[in-house]
Amino acid sequence: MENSKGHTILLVDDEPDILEFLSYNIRKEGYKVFTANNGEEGVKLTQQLSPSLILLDVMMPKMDGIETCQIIRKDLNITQPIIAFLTSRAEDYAQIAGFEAGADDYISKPIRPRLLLSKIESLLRRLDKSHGVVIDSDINSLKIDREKFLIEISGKQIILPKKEFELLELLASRPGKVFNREQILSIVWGNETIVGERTIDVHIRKLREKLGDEYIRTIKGVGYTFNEK
Amino acid sequence: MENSKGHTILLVDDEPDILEFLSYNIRKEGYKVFTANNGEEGVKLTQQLSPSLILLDVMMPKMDGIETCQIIRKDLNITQPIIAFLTSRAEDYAQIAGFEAGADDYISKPIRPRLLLSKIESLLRRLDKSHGVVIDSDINSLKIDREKFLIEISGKQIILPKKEFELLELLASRPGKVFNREQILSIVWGNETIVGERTIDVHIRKLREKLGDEYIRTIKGVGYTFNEK
DNA sequence: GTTTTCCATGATAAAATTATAAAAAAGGCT
DNA sequence: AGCCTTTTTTATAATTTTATCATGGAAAAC
Repeated sequence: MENSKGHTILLVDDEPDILEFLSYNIRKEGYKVFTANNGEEGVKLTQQLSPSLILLDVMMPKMDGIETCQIIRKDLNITQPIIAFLTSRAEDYAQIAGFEAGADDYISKPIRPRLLLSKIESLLRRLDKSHGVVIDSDINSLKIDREKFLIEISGKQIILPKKEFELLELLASRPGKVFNREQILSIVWGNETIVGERTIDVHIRKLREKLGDEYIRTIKGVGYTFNEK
Repeated sequence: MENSKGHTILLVDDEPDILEFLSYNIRKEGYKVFTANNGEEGVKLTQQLSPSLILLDVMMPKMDGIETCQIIRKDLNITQPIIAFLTSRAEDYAQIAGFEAGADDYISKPIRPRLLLSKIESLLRRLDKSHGVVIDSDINSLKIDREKFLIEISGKQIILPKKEFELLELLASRPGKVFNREQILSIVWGNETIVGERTIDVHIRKLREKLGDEYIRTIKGVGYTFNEK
């Protein structure tokens, strides 16, 4: 298994000097580094490389970082890579817009190599940890592999659509804990999106159809829970 | 001034801008707000302030939110404050680990002030209702698990409907204290709702059916109490 | 000892909540 | 464009929870 340093990092900035400075420092730590001079190139490379992390300059001519981020997240619907913005203090107004576009973090200029690297490590640590959920018990065994978007239930492998997968993953992450609808909505759907009252039910039903009824239990008036035993 | 707004809230985020944005909005509502720039500081302030609520950014350099949460909950064994994570949608892989670390809820970015405040209120309301009750004595042992919405009575686990659960939780929160009908109504049912005279009796009866008669005692003309021993 | 008040109980009605099916809408893919 | 999949909405059924009511009995007041 690749270690934490085996990740691919994509840098997008219109300043060649900054690109060089960053790539030198990051590459030194053992990461695979690729660079793009503008947003378009950044998008293209993202599709080709599927990097673990994208460092994106906010201020760029033509297509700025926020647009680029939006295209990657919303248009291409690529959620795997972590996207962090490079921004100078004066640009902090961009932060709110940035998060809405799907940014994970901000790194403000001037950039200190030490701090940058520790941020990169912390951002990537999450990725490494998140290889899946495994639940084992007497009656049911469930493996959730979020890299392959695949679950294995007592030997059978099932591919679930995104929403169903995320919903199951959430519930199974804490068997026994009751998640109420509000929590489910804000975590699986996000605070931005507004969906109707019965949407969760339908996804629960589809999960039950595919997994069997014994996994997810309804606590009426409260929420849903993944059965412990 | 000791209304529901008298609570202390601790914000932990490495981005000064976000800290300012959040603290401004929360402070405006009358809460006491403190801030920390990193996990270590967050832990330290938690020990000193014992805040009611901690809003913790997931992504932070060096020590991230999940580690911070873990230290507070597992190492220091501090269970009082409610811990909610601030996270962006794209970080959903982190959310799984978060609940295991002892998080109570997630608030996903982008954060809209209105929604944030209503979430804060609902989280604090939970605190007032006690986070979990354990009663141990010679005759009876009772565990009330709010997270799992489940009670355990001398080994047996029982799932109670919402109202019954809340009624039991109230009575058991202060064994020996006699709650009169007015108090019970205003806490379990809320001041707005008006229900008939005999409603409480019926719920008490159902609880006694499920738990046994020895737990809840009637004080005629006054109210009900949870038996101490 | 009788009256009065208050609560317990079971049956029943009402309300709230969720399940289900089917269709529409929104994306994806070739 | 056309076809397939996923997601959301809508409408209705089923279920569970909650509230009400009527009755009888026990305790308290007289």
